[in-house]
Amino acid sequence: MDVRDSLIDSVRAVLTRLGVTPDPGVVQVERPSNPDHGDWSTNAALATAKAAGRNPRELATALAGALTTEPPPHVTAVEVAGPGFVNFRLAHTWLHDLLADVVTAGVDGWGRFTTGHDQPIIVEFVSANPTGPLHAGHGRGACFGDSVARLLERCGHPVSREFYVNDRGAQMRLFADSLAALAAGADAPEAGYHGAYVADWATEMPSGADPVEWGRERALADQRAVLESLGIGFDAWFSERSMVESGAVEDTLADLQWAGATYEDDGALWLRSSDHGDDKDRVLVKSDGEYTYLLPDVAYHRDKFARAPRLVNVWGADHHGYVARVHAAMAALGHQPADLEVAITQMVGLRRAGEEVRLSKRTGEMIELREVVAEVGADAARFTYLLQSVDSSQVFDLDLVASQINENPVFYVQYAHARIHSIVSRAAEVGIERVPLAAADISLLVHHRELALLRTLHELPDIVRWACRERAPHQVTTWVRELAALFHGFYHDCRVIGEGIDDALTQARLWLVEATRIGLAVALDLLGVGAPTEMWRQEEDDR
RNA sequence: GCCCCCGUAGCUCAGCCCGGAUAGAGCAGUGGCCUUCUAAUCCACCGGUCGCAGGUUCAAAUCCUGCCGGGGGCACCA
Repeated sequence: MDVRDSLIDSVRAVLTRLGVTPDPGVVQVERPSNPDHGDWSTNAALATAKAAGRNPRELATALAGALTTEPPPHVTAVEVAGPGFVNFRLAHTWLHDLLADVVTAGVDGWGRFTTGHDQPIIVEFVSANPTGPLHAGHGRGACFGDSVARLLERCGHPVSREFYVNDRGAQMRLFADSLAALAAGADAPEAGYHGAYVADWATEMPSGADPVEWGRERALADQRAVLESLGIGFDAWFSERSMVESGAVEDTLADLQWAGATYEDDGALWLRSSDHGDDKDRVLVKSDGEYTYLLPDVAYHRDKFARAPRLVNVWGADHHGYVARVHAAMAALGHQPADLEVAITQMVGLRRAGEEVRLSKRTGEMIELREVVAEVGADAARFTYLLQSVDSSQVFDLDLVASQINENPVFYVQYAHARIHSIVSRAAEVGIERVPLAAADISLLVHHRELALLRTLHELPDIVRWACRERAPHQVTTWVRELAALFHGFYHDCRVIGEGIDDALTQARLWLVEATRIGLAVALDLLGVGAPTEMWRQEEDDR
């Protein structure tokens, strides 16, 4: 049993005996940030005193007294502090037990949960129009969506990653017209696409090709390639056009009409989205008979709900206003809007040579995602996109992220992993073989660096669960930076192999290093970032 | 005008779910550590009215209200 749970159980049992019955969840046991406050601490007395009509400090004293008489596992001392905290001091054995748990679970099992209960989830992300390359802004949604999917998988959900392809309608037509015009030596239409890539692609297009078909494939191939370079793949590229062809769009419309959720006005067909929380009603079929973007998208969500009970969409901040109408449409179709979760990623700005780079489709002045990956590398790109909460807008500094200097956190973390491999290689070189865990004396690990590593490794399962629930991969990034920092400190102060290092200590440390490797590997995998076994700094140019 | 996100150290950001005991990290700045498993490392110092004002509470960066900044959105575009 996890230490925290055993402490909570003990505290609850004692409180009950003292005549205080705590509500479920009110007894919290946490690791204080200040080591003076013990290894673990509970605010149980503070949290329950009021309801029980007792003085917190007095209740805490009674609690501590009882826990001292019958200490929970590993506990060596119980103290009352401050307004009524009860602090526990534990023998290092709790951390030594933890090490065994980590290495037994391994990369596959440590921080893995079955809490998802095999409930399928469809994560839709990127879903850019097939009218051009992905730009730097798409990178954030792509890395975020994929990492959220990885977190969900680790928590026991079967996940389908999906990309909605908006391959028909006005934008698609404009794109095809632009390609055709340029291929014919003319100018792209005023309202068409003017990026440099359009001209390039137009020269590639074989004469006689259908610009819609060819353009769609060209754009998709381009998008797919850059996503693959980031290690991001999709289970489905869901075509809007296919739903028109299959009749799914018409079926959806019929369902909405059947539900009484539509009406005609000004020659258009409207959705009564304001009945379900939207600001106003929205057009489904324009007066010219053409569908709006909304209707096929509703059809797509209807299809997704037929395949999974829970949906996660990752949308850019510029689509925020669209959330209410899709939720309304789902409600009209009889679904729980809350089962369609929309994660909004705030904007990404680029900086290069210290200058802010504007991302503008208008002027065609945009930095493609491909350029970002080429300049900084896939690992650095992913790590950087996942460095902070997607609730905050981000400035992506290309020069900084491309640099192999210590300001760049991705190398710092990867280097920790590489160093571990280097220790393992060293052990092999000098003929040291790691003995089985049961044969190693883990109790030799008492250095504060060693203990700090173990304490932090203990947090990973909580981090994974929390990051998954909150759809917040940056929590993993924050945690892994911390673990890497602790490892570098350990590496500096605690030699694993060498003169004067006792064989038994070497063995214990080899196991600690293995546990750390597991933590780094799990976290980096959740982020989709590689865990290199060696890294060599590029030599500076001469002169 | 309405809706959403953000406002924490010089800079970039964690922490806010679920209120607690001196508010954390990286970078920048200053000063230290390499004959030993890769110094892309490590250590110390410096640095903060947690946007502002109220409220709730024994206790507020954290919860509530209002305001002020910054960003995004409010189409028969997508």
